[in-house]
Amino acid sequence: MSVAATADPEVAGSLHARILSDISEKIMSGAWAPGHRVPFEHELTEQYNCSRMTVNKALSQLAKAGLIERRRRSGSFVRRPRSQAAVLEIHDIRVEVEALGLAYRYERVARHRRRSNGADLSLLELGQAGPVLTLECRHFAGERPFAHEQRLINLAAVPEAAGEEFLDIAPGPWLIGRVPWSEAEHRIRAVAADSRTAQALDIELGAPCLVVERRTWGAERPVTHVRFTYAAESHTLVARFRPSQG
Amino acid sequence: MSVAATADPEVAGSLHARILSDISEKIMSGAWAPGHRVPFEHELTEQYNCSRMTVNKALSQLAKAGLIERRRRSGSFVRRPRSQAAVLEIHDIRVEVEALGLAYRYERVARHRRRSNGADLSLLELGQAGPVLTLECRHFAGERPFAHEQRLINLAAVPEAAGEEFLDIAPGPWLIGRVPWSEAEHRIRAVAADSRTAQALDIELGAPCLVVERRTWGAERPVTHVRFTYAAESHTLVARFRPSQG
DNA sequence: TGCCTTAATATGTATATACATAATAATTGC
DNA sequence: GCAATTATTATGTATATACATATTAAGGCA
Repeated sequence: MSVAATADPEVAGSLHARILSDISEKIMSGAWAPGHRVPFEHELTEQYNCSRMTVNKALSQLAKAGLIERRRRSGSFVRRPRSQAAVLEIHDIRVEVEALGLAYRYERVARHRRRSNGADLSLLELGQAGPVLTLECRHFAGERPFAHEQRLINLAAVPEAAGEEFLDIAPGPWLIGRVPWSEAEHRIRAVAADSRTAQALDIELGAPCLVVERRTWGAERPVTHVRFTYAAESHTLVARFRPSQG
Repeated sequence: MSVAATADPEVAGSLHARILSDISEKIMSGAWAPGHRVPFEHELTEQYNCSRMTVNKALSQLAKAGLIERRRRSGSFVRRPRSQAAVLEIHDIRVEVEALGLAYRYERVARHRRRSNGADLSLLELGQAGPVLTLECRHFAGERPFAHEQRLINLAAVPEAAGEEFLDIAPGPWLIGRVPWSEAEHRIRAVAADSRTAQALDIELGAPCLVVERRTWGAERPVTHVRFTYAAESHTLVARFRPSQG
């Protein structure tokens, strides 16, 4: 979550929010360099004329956000940032397309229900074989293909998917409606379009493409593996780093 | 920050941490779907046999982490996840190369100090012209070029860079030592290698490459713009989504 | 001067209490 | 039955107090 104070009517002006904001501003502006000792809690209670618990609340939040580190008896110190962690927002493809001011269209290319094989087990990180659904889809921006989707759904985790044709709804939003709080790992790389991809995206064989592979876990088991392929010129991912994130 | 309880000796077993962990587990497992009302604070005080402030502390953290939303008089409700926000960790290239079990080597290709032009103003989002430093570098993994770096440093923000040759130290780690808490925006896409890139990375003209462009801000002004280009087969970015992040 | 013991201190966690406030529910009057 | 008013209630924020505990500083002694 963001620690930076915003014009949020809910917390604007509350004392602990002011303390939190003042201190994070000093850190992020460089006024307090890594290693600098933040004033002791009792010093801050005098400075802000408040209780120790109010100061403690603000400092605890800064610690959780990763800006400071707290050491008993020693005090609180500005941290050196860990590896920069940029937040990459993953949107439903429809949202991405419509943000470009284009009309979105979805097309199911193929759908097969079968038993998982060795490659599937590897993609989904499954321990044992079971029923899976494979889907191949295209997402259009205006008249142009925008993304090629190749997906594997673990039917043990989402049995309902067996009864869904995915003719009119893309699997991504359908799944997020059923497994809303899931974990995911994304792998992002560049590839040269193979013949299948070239045909699906209407680009030249060997053209550069951006590939985002995502594996998703629901309640302790894998739900889906999906590979999105975008033509190089049609997609840029944006990730932002704000140092207040954990 | 992560809300999920870990085997952290610092907080393991503390009551508010247990409450936080229990509730986030129910949400992430799907036991409590979006829209579900979390028990009222007074109900949780009875359930955990503790004070309202302890419960409030845990619920406030869950709210800040984005898992629940709090409404006065109404209660707390499980939220539908916003767009999934995957955390993309950006490491120093040396760390990436060494994680591959390869030897890292850095080479400065070119360095120029000059006044910013129109393209620079655009890249750095500067309002007015000033002195800049341009750098072209290569990063090697073993004997192979791993990344091609083209950088622009705003000397108004980091005047010290004017006195640094960057012969033995890459600009990235040098800058993070001086502007530790900065904000950044990354743009990730696929491109076909142009002649400069092909030569720098020792790949074929037109080969697919992964490009990560990063613009960094220090204290309210831009610090640097950098474009890293990686050969397609040498680099995969990994981003992880854990729903406890804001 | 160095080591051991004791005292002091800053943070960690929790509870009790208080008041504020937004929102919901109940009551009253027409 | 509906609107206005009042009461109730759940969260928001803060303070006071207490005890726990890890770490640092001070003192004594050999």
